[in-house]
Amino acid sequence: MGQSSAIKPSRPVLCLAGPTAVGKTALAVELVQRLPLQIINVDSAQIYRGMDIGTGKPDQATLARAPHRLIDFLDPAQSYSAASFRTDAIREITDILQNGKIPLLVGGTMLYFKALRDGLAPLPAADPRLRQQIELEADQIGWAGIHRRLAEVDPAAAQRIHPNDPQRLQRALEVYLLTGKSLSHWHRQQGVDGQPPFDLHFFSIQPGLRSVLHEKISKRFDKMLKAGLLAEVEMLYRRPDLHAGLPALRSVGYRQVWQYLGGEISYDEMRERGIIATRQLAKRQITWLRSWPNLRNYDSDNPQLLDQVLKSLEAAAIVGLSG
RNA sequence: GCCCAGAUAGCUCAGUCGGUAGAGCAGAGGAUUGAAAAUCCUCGUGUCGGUGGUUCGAUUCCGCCUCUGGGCA
Repeated sequence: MGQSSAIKPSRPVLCLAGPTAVGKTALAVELVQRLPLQIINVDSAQIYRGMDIGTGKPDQATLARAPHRLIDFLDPAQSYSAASFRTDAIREITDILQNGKIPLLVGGTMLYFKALRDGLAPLPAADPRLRQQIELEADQIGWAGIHRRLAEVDPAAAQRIHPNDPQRLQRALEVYLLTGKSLSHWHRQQGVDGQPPFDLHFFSIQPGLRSVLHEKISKRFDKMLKAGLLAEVEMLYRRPDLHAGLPALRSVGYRQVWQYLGGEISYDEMRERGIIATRQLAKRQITWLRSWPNLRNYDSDNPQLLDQVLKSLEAAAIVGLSG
């Protein structure tokens, strides 16, 4: 965005973000049918195979009309990461540009967008065995104990990370144990050279009223239930290699249905909590968006939304008009 | 109709031996570097059902009324 230099050739990449349930996919499908675009998915749940209904993944017919990359390619037993996304996305973007098309990244996983835009520090990948070790230790001394331990090797990180935040404490200690240097040290190594040579153009769609979003969310969750969400999760539930602790199954909707299938909560509670979790997800996404630099936002409820976005893209000369 | 138990934050409830009240959830705001649809932080004034009485003072005690459960008829 702002870092375009005079010599850098124009390599436009469109990024469409927004909270869940506002119609990002629908808009993207319309755009891709009118402009020389190719879609890349930026949704950390839609990457998983066998998780279709609950992730709001476009159906087969839609995917045939508007092909998506980085969607539906990973087994739910696997975990993915912002770093993997960045690598994969750069590869796909480059490929699309080489074919003379413009990439359209669509999704609500804001950390992925950020990783693509700003790059990441040169950190080691997650180490499942070490993480398990740290968890065992946390069982003994508590996460507050892990926090104290982190404070000895990485005071800056310990100050930044709250003692109640197990995920970040674990990661910070993991990085230290893996590399012998602190997470903070590695963060300092991160330079601007990590930024990819693309012109990222961010725009978002958001509803004017929060209440409208909430209404859409509960309706959509009921629609998912009607469409067979229970059966979909049951299929995963039956697999002996899957469990509630996996990233895929901690995602909104799946977690609650999983608990229902395990007899932990009633059907009504499952529905209620699923809807609540979706609302809370949307809120976090909106928080990201509020401070996102150079973001053009459009009202998702405006009937002229498509025309507005098309005009805006033309005006910005982002897309060489051809159709 | 009678008896009993309730009526307190949007919801579920705690509490005040009489000095106008606080948890969980929801909601709002924020953080966010290999789990991110994750993980975490901050934010709690509401005719304490209505009305009379006792009292310096009532959400708290007493009477009546209304409503909601449950029981007996």
